[in-house]
Formats: sequence, structure tokens, C-alpha cells
Amino acid sequence: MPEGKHAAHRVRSADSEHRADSADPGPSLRAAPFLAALSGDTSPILTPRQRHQLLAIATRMKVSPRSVLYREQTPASWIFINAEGVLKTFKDLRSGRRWVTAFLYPKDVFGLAKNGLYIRTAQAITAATVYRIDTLELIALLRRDAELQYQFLCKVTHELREAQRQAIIVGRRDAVGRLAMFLQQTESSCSTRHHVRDVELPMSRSDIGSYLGLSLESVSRATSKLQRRGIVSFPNRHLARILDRTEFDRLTKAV
Amino acid sequence: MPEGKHAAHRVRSADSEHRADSADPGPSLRAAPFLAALSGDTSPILTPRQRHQLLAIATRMKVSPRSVLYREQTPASWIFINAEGVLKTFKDLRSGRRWVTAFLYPKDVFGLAKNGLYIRTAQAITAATVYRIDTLELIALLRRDAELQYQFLCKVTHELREAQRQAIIVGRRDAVGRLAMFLQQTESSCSTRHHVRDVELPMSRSDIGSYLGLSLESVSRATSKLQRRGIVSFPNRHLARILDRTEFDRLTKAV
DNA sequence: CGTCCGTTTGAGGATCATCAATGTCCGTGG
DNA sequence: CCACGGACATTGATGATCCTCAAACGGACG
Repeated sequence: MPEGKHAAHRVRSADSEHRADSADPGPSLRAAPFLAALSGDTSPILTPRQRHQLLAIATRMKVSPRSVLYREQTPASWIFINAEGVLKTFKDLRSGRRWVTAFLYPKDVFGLAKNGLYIRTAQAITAATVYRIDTLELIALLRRDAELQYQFLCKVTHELREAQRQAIIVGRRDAVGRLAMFLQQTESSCSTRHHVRDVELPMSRSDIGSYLGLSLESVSRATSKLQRRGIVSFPNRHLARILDRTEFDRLTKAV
Repeated sequence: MPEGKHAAHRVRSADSEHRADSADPGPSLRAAPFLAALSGDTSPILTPRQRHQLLAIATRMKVSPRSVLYREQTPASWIFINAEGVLKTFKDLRSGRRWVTAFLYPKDVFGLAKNGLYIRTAQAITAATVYRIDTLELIALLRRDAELQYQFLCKVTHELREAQRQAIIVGRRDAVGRLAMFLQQTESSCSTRHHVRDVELPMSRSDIGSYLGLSLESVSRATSKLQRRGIVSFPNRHLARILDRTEFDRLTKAV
């Protein structure tokens, strides 16, 4: 598997960096606040000051498709925040299968560890830009700044809900239902500028299958069924267009 | 479904409570610290001072089996920490099925909300004792005390890993493998004083099925197979005894 | 224009859900 | 103390779904 080349440049110190990188908005997190009123989810939740705090200890990196950012069971030195592009985290099972645990969109955090070791492998799907933050430095910062840490707490809580949702998806018996829920989730994950009906799918059918607990053939059959039934069309491999929203929602609402 | 009666008594103020409730050790959390060395997971991670901070805003409650602590889609006023007993959180799906998202053992936190509403229903399986904490008060406390918040961050991170693990379990095809992984997980969750081979299963077969994405019949068939193959015996409905650890690990290591 | 990788489609075998009936445990009341 | 009732659990038969193996198709790229 190709490592890819990490074109990384260290961001300058906190003081000078604001002027030096005034074009860089800095990292941001995507999460639903604990007690937010309905909606209000799209607004940025990090203040400019918090962004600068993170920027001060962050390295902005560009990674090419297929680049591996870290491997499972290796020392977890860094935590990452996605700024642009799509990545995935996965785990290779002893059975030879690969289990994709998450697709990472902008504002997603990844690099969580257990006992100081990464528990997944992270790989870029598209070209991506990420912020790399030293774990120790981040923890020290979070312990000093309760407000910033609170944003991370909200973020992890959000991911917890997503993980539980994935468990529900995978628990469904029918492949079509799983795929529909995946499309719905992807639609809400990637805040695309495209038409609402279009959902970009940068990952392969194999990745989708590994995420949904299906073989890639079953994913393909599910897409065919959705297309035959006129609910979703797939203009090309990396795009899904929802044609019949009513019927589509009926598939996903089963949960 | 019976509500059960909540025998709750408000804990006194932070100052007097130390003497008044000196026998009460206060809440504790179970989680693996981000950077802990191998093992070291069993040690309590809350300091006495942090326990007292939590006790000051906590109400200790005893709940009887089948009591419902909160229902999904109702306002989330409280967060709970389990002190004793076993509970479950679940979600009723439109299909009529019930999806159990988690079994809650002592030191587990539950009551996470989205947009101010609970996303699951929480119900006691056995008689249990829990700490009930006003969500607003807890958030205010966490925003003041970064160290205490950090323990919660570790806890939620721990639960995130568990949720991802459950997704992997549910994604497995064979019922026997799923059940074996469930037994292993339960074994590590409940720090019982019993012999290492024994795993207590306070929940029903139906609950296990709802957690694993299986019908209760499939769970029953899986227990039968494990027993026929001499790997695990089930002396009674609420106890599993691992007889052949080697073979058992081989089943679970497939992940 | 040809290769390669990813995708689609087909046939056969395995696993689980469902429906149904029987069996077991436990608390209740006689 | 025993008999009864109900909830829970086990077992069997059938049908649906998905996985596996296999082959053909398609676009991207040199």
C-alpha cells in the first residue's frame, strides 16, 4: 500500500501566525451542542481565539489520495482534524476482511487512541488537507482551557451518536435499507454546495460494503434495485441522485 | 410498562455532605485514559475532590427492575451515572423491533441528548442505584473544572470505542461469533467477584438479541451450539461459564 | 487501442428470520 | 407444600436474504 507523500509545513508560533496565515481560518469542529435548540448545527462552534490556540500547536498537511496517515497498533502521537477532502478509518480483521469504521469529512476529528496506540488505520480517499496536532500538547491545552475542551466533548459525543447509529444501520437485515441509510447519512455529513438531491460518494463500492457490513456485490445489487425502482439514480460511480424523496425516506425511516 | 417507584433523596450541600454522607463514595467513571500505559484501567480516575463536586449536584436514586428512568424524545434534564446494578438503553424502531444500544454497568454514564432531547429510553434491568445530575449544572461545572471535564471526555471517548466495537460485532454474519463477542465484552464490562470463567447475564435472551441484531431464537440456537461444542456452558439463564478459553478466544479473535 | 481496476450480473450454498409448538423456570395463590 | 399461571426459553420447519465463486462489462489511463 503506497504511503503517499505528506507535504507538511509547520505553522508559525501563535503570535506571528495570525498575520502570517491570516488566510487560514484554522481548524473547526462539527458537532451538535448538548443543549442546542433545534437545528443551529451548521454554525461554527469554535471561536476565533480557540482556532488560534489550536493553530499554534497544529501543523497543516496536504495528503494525496491513498496516503496512510497512521496505522493501527502504532504509537498515537497525533490527533487530526480534517479541513478538506474525505478520508476513512478502518481496521483489518483476522478474517482478511477490512472493516471501515468511519468516513471523515471536513471538521471531523480522528486519531483517537487506546493505551497510547491507534486503534484504526487512517487513509485518505481523496486529496485532503488536515491539521495534525501533537496529542500531548492538545491534552495539555484542553486541560487548561475548559471551553475549548467542551467543544471537543461535544464533538466526541456527536461521534458517539453516529457510531451508535451505524450499529443500527449494520443491524438491519436488508441491503437496500442499509444503503439508503448510508446515503442519508452521507448526505447530511458532507455539506456540499450541489443540488440537494445529489450525494457525492468519493469512496468505492468496496469501501461502502466494508462500512455497511456487506459484500461489494451486495452493495452493487442494492444500487441496482434502488435505480430500478426509480428511487435513486447513479449518474456515475461517485454520485447518487435521490429521485423519489418520499419513497427514499420511507426506506430510511424504518429505523 | 410499569414506571416503578423512584426512591430518591437529595444529597445535602457540598460542605455538609462530606460528613453527612461519609459512607457514600460518590460517583465514579469507568474509562481508559487517553495515554494510559497498558492496563491500569481498573483504578478509579476521579479524585475525592471531584467526587465531592459531583455529589454536590447529584441525587442518589434507587430504582427497581423495569423502572424507566427516561424515555426517548423527552426533554433531557438529567445525566445519570450508574453506581450499582445493570440497566439498558434502547430505541423502539418503526418496524416494531426494539434496538438495545447499550447495557450499563457501574461507573457508566448515560443520558446523552441531542437537541435537548434524550435519544434513547433508559430502563433498569436489575435493581440499581444511580446518581442523577442536572444537565445544566453538570455542564456549568465541567466548563469551570477542566480536570473533571477531562475525565468525562475520556469516558465518552471510551464509549465511542465501545460503540464502534458493537458495530463490528453486529456486522459479523454468524450468530455464534456475535454471541461470543458479546460474552467477552460483558465479561470485561462487569468486574464481578466470581470466578473468571463465569459471566453474569442479567438481561433476557430477547435483550441480547436486540443488542446483537439477532432474533431471540437465533440467540438461543447460538447458546445451544456453544454448549454442544463444549466451549461455553449455561448453568442457568443468567450465567455463562467459559469452559474452553482457547476455542472461545478463537471465536472472538476473528474480529 | 489495449490494459487494468473497479463494477455489474448470474448461479449455488449457507445463514438467519419467521411462524409455530413445546419446554422450563419462577412467583403466586390455594 | 403443592399446583397453577405466565413469562421466558428452546427446538423444528420453511422461506427470504446475503455471501461466495465466477464471468462479463465498463471507464480511466497510458
